[in-house]
Amino acid sequence: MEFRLLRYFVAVVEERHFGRAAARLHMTQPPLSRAVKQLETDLGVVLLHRSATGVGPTPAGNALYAEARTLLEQAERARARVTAAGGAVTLTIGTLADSGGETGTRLAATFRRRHPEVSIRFREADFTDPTTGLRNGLVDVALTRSPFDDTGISTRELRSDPVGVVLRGDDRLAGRDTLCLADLADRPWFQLPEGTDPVWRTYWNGATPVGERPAGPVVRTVHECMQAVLWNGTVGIAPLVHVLPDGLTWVPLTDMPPSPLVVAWATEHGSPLIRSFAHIAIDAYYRSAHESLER
Amino acid sequence: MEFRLLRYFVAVVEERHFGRAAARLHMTQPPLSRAVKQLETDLGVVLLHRSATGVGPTPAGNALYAEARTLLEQAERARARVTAAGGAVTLTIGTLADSGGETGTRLAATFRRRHPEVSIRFREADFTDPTTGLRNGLVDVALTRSPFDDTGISTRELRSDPVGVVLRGDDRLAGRDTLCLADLADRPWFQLPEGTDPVWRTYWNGATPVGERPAGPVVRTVHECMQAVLWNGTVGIAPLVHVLPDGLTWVPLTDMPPSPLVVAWATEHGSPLIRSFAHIAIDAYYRSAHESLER
DNA sequence: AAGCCCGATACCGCGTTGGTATCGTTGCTG
DNA sequence: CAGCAACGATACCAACGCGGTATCGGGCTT
Repeated sequence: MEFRLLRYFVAVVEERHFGRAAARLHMTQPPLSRAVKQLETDLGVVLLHRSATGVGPTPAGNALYAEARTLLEQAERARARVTAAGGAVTLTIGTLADSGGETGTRLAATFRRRHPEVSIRFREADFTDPTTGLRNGLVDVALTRSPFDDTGISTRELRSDPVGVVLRGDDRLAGRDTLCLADLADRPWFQLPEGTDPVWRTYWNGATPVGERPAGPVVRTVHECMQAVLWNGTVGIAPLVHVLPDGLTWVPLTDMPPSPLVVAWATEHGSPLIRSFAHIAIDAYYRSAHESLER
Repeated sequence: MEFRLLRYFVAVVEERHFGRAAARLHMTQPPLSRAVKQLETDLGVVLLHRSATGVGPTPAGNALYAEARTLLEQAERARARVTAAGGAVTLTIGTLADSGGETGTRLAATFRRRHPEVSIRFREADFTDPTTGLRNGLVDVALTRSPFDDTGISTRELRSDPVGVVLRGDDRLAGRDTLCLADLADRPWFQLPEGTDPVWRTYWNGATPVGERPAGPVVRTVHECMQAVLWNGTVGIAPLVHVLPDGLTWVPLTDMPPSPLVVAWATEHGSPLIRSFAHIAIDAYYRSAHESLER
């Protein structure tokens, strides 16, 4: 029973779908199937019941899910305590699903040049937590999206991305330059579960077409949303997408407010290193805006 | 940060010696060195300060040691809860260092033939806990040695092993057929730390030659004791040793009471499976005694 | 009945793990 | 002080495990 397998299992349970879980873990589905089976044989217990529509946890699977969550979190805290005890200087950057993951690595590179002694770690958070762990100290600085409940959190806007939908190339709407929410009223849609940040939730659930509840199944994460696009031919809402698999197109939505990418940190924990990272981030976008002006 | 590395690190810290830790982990020293270094680079912290005489934890190492201990124990409990929730039938056999480990596998083989649906796990306990985890439920049935405080624990004696010392072949005492404790009065000796089962502790510390405190460094575990033999040319006390590396001999001690190998279980948890294992164990020794009579 | 989506399986290349052999360094000892 | 012995580190190697691609079998859907 290794942490790797626990991480995998948690992802599968949360996504209720091997393929989506694999996407979330940045891997493919077959090794994930094998890993879960390995965990099952190791424990001598069936953890998931598989069906053609997806997977669900057995009672033992539910038990392991709870245990694994606490174990993984405790491990993360343990790591933080140990590195602190060792006087190691670490900056943990939280990203939202993979929104900002690409920019995160880019900013981290320049940060590393400026502070070679600091080791950098990434933590990719669920789409249900826009703070990516700022509030409970799992993350020092976050690259996330507004708006969310920012009491006690300082944010600086880096850029503002238009929100659009991802469509298969053969979709009847794929040729359009722009779309509005009403065009998509009959499609499966994604909706955040209860208990998430209310500001955040109303913003994204406000994306539900024509004020109605989603017509299709409720989709919970951006990963899932992306995968819904990839495999169901249905739509997903997403900010500007950088790399898009073949056969997919991205079409902006005219009636969704743009989604700002921000750098955020817990105000009371604002250390020089965090300030430095924030400045690097802002400078990068200031300069890029500047350069784009010069061009 | 995987459980494997945490287990390794804990062993090294407890043994304060890479070689002994490797022996305890049933592996060799170089991969262990590498694994610890891997953990250090992963955390970005120096965990141990190395010297020619051994190793010791840094502050960060101490922090990680505490964290790792709790994480590993929680993982063990989590496993137990999950398998219980899944209705899996598991028998966990505790062994004492590797006393009875070899007999344990032998008995487990026949047990598995009789109960194919039961999955068997081993847990090798520190020499400081003669119950190998019976009291806190980590183990269902133990192969251990008497005497220890057996309130609430049922035991059945399997066989009684003479206690002797392991010597290098070139030791001046290696040729002797028997030895007594006085012959070894000036050697490093092993002694159990405070806090261990008092009955158990007085038994083994009673092995201290001529009633004196040990002349040499205090050695804490059987592994360490065995390794002291292997690498220091000093003596270790040990029950009958089955496989002995080349160049070593085992000489019985005349003035140590024999050490009984017993099968033990928590009386209140005595399930049919545990009884079955105990019977298999007793039968095996009854038959082997019987066969040896016939020969 | 056909098509599709999902998880399972087969197979493969590569990285990691654990092994053996050996080295450099450091205390100890005669 | 020189020799030695013990410790951890390093070099190198074989084998296994992990993640990848390609494909299959089996339920739902239409």
